Amino acid sequence: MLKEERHKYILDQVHLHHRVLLNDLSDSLNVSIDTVRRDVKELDKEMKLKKVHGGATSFGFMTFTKDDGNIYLKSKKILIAEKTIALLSDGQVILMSGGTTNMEVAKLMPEKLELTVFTPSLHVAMALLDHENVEVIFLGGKLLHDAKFAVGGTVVNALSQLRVDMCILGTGYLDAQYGLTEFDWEVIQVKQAMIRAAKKTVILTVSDKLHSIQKYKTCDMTAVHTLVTELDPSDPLLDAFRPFDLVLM
Amino acid sequence: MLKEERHKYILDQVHLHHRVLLNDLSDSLNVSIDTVRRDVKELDKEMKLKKVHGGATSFGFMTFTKDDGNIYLKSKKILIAEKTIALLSDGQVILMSGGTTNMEVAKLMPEKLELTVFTPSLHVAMALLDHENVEVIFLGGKLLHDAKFAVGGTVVNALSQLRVDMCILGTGYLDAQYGLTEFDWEVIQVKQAMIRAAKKTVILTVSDKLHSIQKYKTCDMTAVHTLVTELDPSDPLLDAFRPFDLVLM
DNA sequence: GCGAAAACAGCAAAAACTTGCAAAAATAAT
DNA sequence: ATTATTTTTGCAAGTTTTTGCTGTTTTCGC
Repeated sequence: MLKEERHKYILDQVHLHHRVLLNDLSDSLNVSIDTVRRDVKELDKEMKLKKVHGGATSFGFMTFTKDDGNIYLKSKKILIAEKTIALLSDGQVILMSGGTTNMEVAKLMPEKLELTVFTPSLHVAMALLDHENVEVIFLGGKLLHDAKFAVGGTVVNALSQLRVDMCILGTGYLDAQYGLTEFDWEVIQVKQAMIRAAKKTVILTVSDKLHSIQKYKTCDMTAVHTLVTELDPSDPLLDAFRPFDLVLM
Repeated sequence: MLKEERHKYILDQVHLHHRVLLNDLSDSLNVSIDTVRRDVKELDKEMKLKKVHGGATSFGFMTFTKDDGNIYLKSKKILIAEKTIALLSDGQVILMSGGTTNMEVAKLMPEKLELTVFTPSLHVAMALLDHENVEVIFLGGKLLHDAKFAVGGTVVNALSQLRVDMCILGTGYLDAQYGLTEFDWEVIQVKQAMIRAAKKTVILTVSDKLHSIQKYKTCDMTAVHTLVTELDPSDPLLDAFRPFDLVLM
């Protein structure tokens, strides 16, 4: 394995998890701890990361921003958000789930766009409230501590009384065969209700999550109308999804 | 676990709750109390927080001396929040409105207190979600852009189906004669519904807002069970409220 | 004041870091 | 193709840092 490859891997890990342990790196790269130590020392000297006792951290680590410091991943999400926003138009009533990709959509939304947005996500609601022309309606219910997302009968019930133009579902795990999956049963219930309440279902996902499967199933690919990734629509990575009757963006 | 991670966690906790106990930190970080002690000592030396007997506080937390309006007002609110928290006990189901004083209550809530809290305030909900033992249920509805507060029929309707132990109303404007008043009609509707849904109504207000009146009326003083201010209950400024059948704190 | 809780100091084991060095690999030169 | 040179890598010995534990001293609430 080339040194350059190791360096890239290390930086990816640091950006993804905000921190790495030298032991883990040595383990997954199949090189001695000394080599990893030297690699990290170099990257530290190049100011690409911060070396600390026992491992390394990303630079933004100590800041209190909610963003993950992964600039690669972030720029992918911004790409996706921009494509998604192109689907929106004045006067629409839409549903938005949670997740970091949807957060980017909420943040990047044009100031003059007039929308009505229903959402069960605290963070998305908060971000949308910065836009004067967006009417935000929170779908109340029991909040999940980690995801800051409302779940339960109240949410599902409120959704059953809606018929909106579009439903934008962030992340989740996607596979052409198994469809959309999640690891939280309560979240599934809400997302299914969101899909039922919308005329069109738009899925946002970074290509990393294509072909990954979780425990519980939200819906089949047939329920999806539009799939937005950061890739070019003609990318071969998306071939598996072409048989379905959906728009790739 | 990396030392830097512990430091970040500690600082997050301090900023979030204004103070932390070394015991709690040692517990949630799964390290000995000595390690936490050393961590806090370092952070104190770096002026990132203030070490105190048994724990640490954020800077500005105990600065009652500063006559700079803001900090002074803030510590008044912290005083009120502490008195309010003394009213709470495990297993209670309560309602909390929005406002900065209620935010302090949410932040300073003891980590082990087991509560169920209904709230139409985004900020309060967010702050409460950091407490593992608090179940947070958001009262969904149309969100006000400035107050980040849910209003409208959905909220009032959901409240009409509740019967909770206590309702904690932040600020508002208070006058012995005219009772509780507000400047936003939609907020009134929600607060009235909150009062109806609770067995006891607790009003939090800094003494500056006593004897001030706004356009719309939420309720009479007779509907109030407890009035919490930063003043000593025997303070003559509170004399006007003594004729009513309420507890002064 | 008194007793309990917290802070401190010193110590020892474990983990992590440094340094020097030699083998291995890659690159350059003949 | 072979040799020489440089770089990279792994190892071992020694040093430093970290961490939990032991008493002892200090602090705080009553």
